[in-house]
This record gives sequence, structure tokens and C-alpha cells, in this order.
Amino acid sequence: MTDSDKPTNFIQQIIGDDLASGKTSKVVTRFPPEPNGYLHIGHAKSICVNFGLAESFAGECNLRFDDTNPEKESDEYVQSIIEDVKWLGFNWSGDIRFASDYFDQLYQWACDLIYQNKAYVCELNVEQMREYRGTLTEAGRESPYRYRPAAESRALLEQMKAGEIPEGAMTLRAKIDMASPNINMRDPVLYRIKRIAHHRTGDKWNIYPAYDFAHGQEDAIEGVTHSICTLEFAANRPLYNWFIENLDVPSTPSQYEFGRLNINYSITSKRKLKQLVDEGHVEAWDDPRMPTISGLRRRGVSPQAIRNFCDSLAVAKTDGVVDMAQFEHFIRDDLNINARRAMCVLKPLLVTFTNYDQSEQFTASSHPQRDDLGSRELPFDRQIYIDQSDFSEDTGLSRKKFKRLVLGEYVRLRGAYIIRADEVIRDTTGDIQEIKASVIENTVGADAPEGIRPRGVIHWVSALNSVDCTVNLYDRLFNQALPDSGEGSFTDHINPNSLKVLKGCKAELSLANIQPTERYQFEREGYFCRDSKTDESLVFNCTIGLRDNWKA
RNA sequence: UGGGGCGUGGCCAAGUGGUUAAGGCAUCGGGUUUUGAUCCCGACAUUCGGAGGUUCGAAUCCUCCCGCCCCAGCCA
Repeated sequence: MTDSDKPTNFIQQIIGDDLASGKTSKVVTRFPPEPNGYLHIGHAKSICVNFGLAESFAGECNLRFDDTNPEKESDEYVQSIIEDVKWLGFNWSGDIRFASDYFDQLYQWACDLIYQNKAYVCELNVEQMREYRGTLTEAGRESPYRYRPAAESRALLEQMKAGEIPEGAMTLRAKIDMASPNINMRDPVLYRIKRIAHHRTGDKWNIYPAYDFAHGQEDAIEGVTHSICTLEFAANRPLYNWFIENLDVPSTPSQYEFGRLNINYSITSKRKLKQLVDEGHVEAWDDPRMPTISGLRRRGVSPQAIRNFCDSLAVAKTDGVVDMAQFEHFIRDDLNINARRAMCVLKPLLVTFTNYDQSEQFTASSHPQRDDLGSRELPFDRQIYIDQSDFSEDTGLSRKKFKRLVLGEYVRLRGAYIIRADEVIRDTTGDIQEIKASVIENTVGADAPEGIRPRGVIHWVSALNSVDCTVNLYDRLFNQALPDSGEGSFTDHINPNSLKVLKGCKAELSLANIQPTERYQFEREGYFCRDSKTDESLVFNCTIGLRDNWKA
């Protein structure tokens, strides 16, 4: 679908209206991750939505780190997020922004609120505050500290800031409405004491602003016009607006919410992905089985495939679960068009020709539909490898069911000769060790001669001129469609067989020195890329298998 | 349960009172093919969570009911 015939979503309609009415002159959006983990496919959707909206309306999109909680954040996460956004191909407007750059301004606004008698320092502890807050059905009670004089709150806040008050002893709270049906409005915490260093501000601060007190004001400072977030923040919107209305902010942004991305057999929660890493269920954040941007990159998924997938998703208020097959479709779609073809035998079976003793070199195109991708040379010798699954001794197999090599019959070697299997050589244990076969003359690049009907086309590699490699095959990380639902932990549903390592695979020579950023199709197998974390040996990661429409 | 949000085929969805309810994914047939890939054709909701009502006409408006998600962190 092209941009023009794609239906406009509700946010595009709102922006269109705002532009038409003059409410907005230039659209400014923002992608505001907290640097407390690596970005995942769910963030990719948010990135595409925010940057995409800005681009389509000739506006701008900021990259802002919402680093208001030093406890969970680090520079490692900041760097990974920057790399991932860049890799996806988006350009943010101006410099990278940090909530921590606004800490002074935020503090000033907190003081303003105190003098307006709309904020106070509260000495209730966590348990007491929970008790006073009330429940979903009962109103809360006002804190005994709610009406303390502004000057007193102001002095106490200064002490909190100076590190003179122990953690947990005091908070700064907004004075709104303890009976509000919206629990977020029941005197929310604005500042809490955290006497720990921040990855950017060091030990300058002993108090840090809470999300609600920071986010809208950050948007206002940056001139964000449309602040787009996910559905779970809808209940925070009245509070977001309350701060914008009660503070002397430079602009008035509006918040809109859309449904976050869920994919079956996967997880899109930073917290849970961190748990997978911390508990060692996966190798790291960029484990190729992870739905992180870095994991997908290492797996061989292209940024364009991720963007195409995200663009295929609806920006709406429904919270559905997208089928993994939909993502896989876009991964294959992009790879099919852009990946060079090569051959690699995963489970080698030696084939020796009894009527051929030369060495030739064939030229094979790198892509069946794209000449611009060039070609490569394929050495052909008297011994080759084919895949074990491509040979059978069962002569009763129908041609329709088994389009591969059968004892006594013919098969086409991709880009090379038609051959016939003549004899099976077994080892002492009775396993097939080698096939003796014959090359059919003059069949390279030519139709099969009269009377010879190859059952199909199989891939191969010269046994004398190929390279050894290791291939990592992946299966879904979870064996349950919704690992998060039901009783128990999502970790109970981890697929123990999500990684299969194949050693002793044989790759064609052209694959020996490729870069991890190049993506290949190993014909008849799937799409692969070289692993970026192992450079001493040749290791390939399977991005995704080819579609398999035949029923065995 | 108070508040907020959402329910259209197996999945994601368009649809904003007026021809036979878009499209994508998946699935199932068939064709092409030196990849069982790609590509190409074809099939796939008498019905829009349910029940009433308004209307010449309803997925779209009204009423009631049912179901699912989010909010009771000094997380974001």
C-alpha cells in the first residue's frame, strides 16, 4: 500500500484539523524513551509513528531521554537507544534532549506550585500514603501535611534537595483532589528523595521529579505540539493537563494515546526483556532471539523490514495481538528483494562422481530477478556436498512428494549439472557415508536430454572448494502464544529449543569473507547473515526460513 | 466495584446513516519457475459483541446488556 491510499489514522486526522484551524502551525512530536533498557519492536512502532507523523506533516521530531529515575538508568542504555534509532534510519530534530537538562526549570516550577498553594511537602511514608489514597471505589483522605504553610514546604523542599532528609521520609505532592474518581489526581507525588548519583547530573540532585511532573513540562519546553504515547497513559492525561494549566509553561502540548504493539510468541516489555537477560535465559540484549532492535539487527532483519511492518500496523485505540506471521512476512518480503543468493549445505552428505575428474567454474547470478546484484563463481569438482535431507534410497517416493535425489534417479544441481545417484556407501555402523553418482554431460545451463527427468533442483557445494562454517538456527523464544497471560511467570513458557547450533556446515567460497551487515539467502534454506559477535570463525545466524508451502 | 478506553472473518484492520462490508497477514485451490522461494490467478464475513429502538435505509444514531484492557509505585 502506498502512502496515498493508506487510510489516515485518528492522530493524523487530529493533526490535520489542528493545522487547518491554525491551532498548530508546525507539528512537533517526540520519541521519549527512558534509558532503562534496550529498545524493542514495540518502540519501533512508536518511533515510526512519531517520526513518521512529523515527516508527513513537514514537522519535526525530537529524541528525548526521559531520565528522571537514576536508579534504573545508565549511559549504556542511552548509547544503545541512539544507535538503534539511527539504524532504523530516523533523524531527530536538533540535539538529543534529556529530561535531566530541565531539572533546574522543573524545580523552579515546583516552587511556583508551592507558592500558589498547589503543592506541599508531605511526610507520609509509602504505606501511609497508600492508605490515605483510598481505593477504586472509596475516596482518599487528605494528608495531615496538606495545609502546612507554603514557606514551610518551600524550606523543607530545599532541605530535601540538599540531601538533608533521608530517602522515603518526605515527598513533594500536588494539592488536587483526594476524592477524584481518577486516582492519578489524588495528590500525586511530584518529587521524591533519591540520594543516588544520576548518570548525567552526578550527585547534584538528591530529589528527582516523577514522570507526571516531568513529561508534560518537557514537552512544553521543547514546543512539542502533539505528545503521542501509549494507551496506559490515558488516565494520566488529566494530570498532564493540570500541570500545563497551572504552570507558566512556554507552550501547550496535548497528549494522545494509541494502542501499543503486542506480538504473539513474543514479549514487548522492557522490564521482562531485562529479566530474560539478567536471569541468563538469553545471551544478552542483542541475542538474535530477542525482539529488541539490536537483537533483530544481529539476527539479520533489515531496518526497512521493521519499518514496513510498523507501517502496516494500525494506529488506533484497540489493543490487539499481532500475529508473528505478519512480522515475518515483512522480513521475508524485504530480504527476498534485496538479499543475494548463495548456497550453503547445512548437513553435508558427500557425493563422488565416478565419471568426472575435472574442475570447472560456473557463474551463477546473485539474484534471480535482479541483475544489478551481479553474480558469483561456483567451483565444481569431482566431489561435492549435498544436504542429507536431499537424498533418499526409497525409490517408491512419488515425484510430487519428493523433488530431490533418489537412488537410481536424476536431480538438477542448482546452476550446474544434472546428476544421477548410482550407489550408496555405508560406514561400519550402517549409516550412509557417501553417494557414488554420475554427471550427465552437457546439462549445464541446458535442458534435460530426452528421457532424463530430474525430480527437482537441489543446492550443493564443492567438497574441495568450500568453507566450513557454523549455523545458528532459531525457533520462537516462547512456546505459548501469550506467554504473559494465565498463571505463573512468562519465563515458564520459554522454549528450551529456541537455539540450534549446526557445526560443520559447508558454505560456498563467496561467503567466506562477508560482513555481518550483508544479508544473504541460502537457497532452499532461508535468509542468513554473519554473526556480528564472532569474528574468528565463520558463524551464520538464520534470520528466517523460506516459506514452506508443501505438505510432506 | 469508581474512573478511563476498546469490541468488524483465524490475526491486524478500513469504514464517520445510502451501490454486492476495503486492504494486509494466514489458510485453501490452480498456473509459471534450474530455489517445494519469488511471481501470477482464484476462493475465503448475507454480516459488524448481544438484544431492542429510531429511520424509506444502520457496522455507522439511541437504549439496555455482555466481554476485554488500563489506573489504587515515592516506576515510566
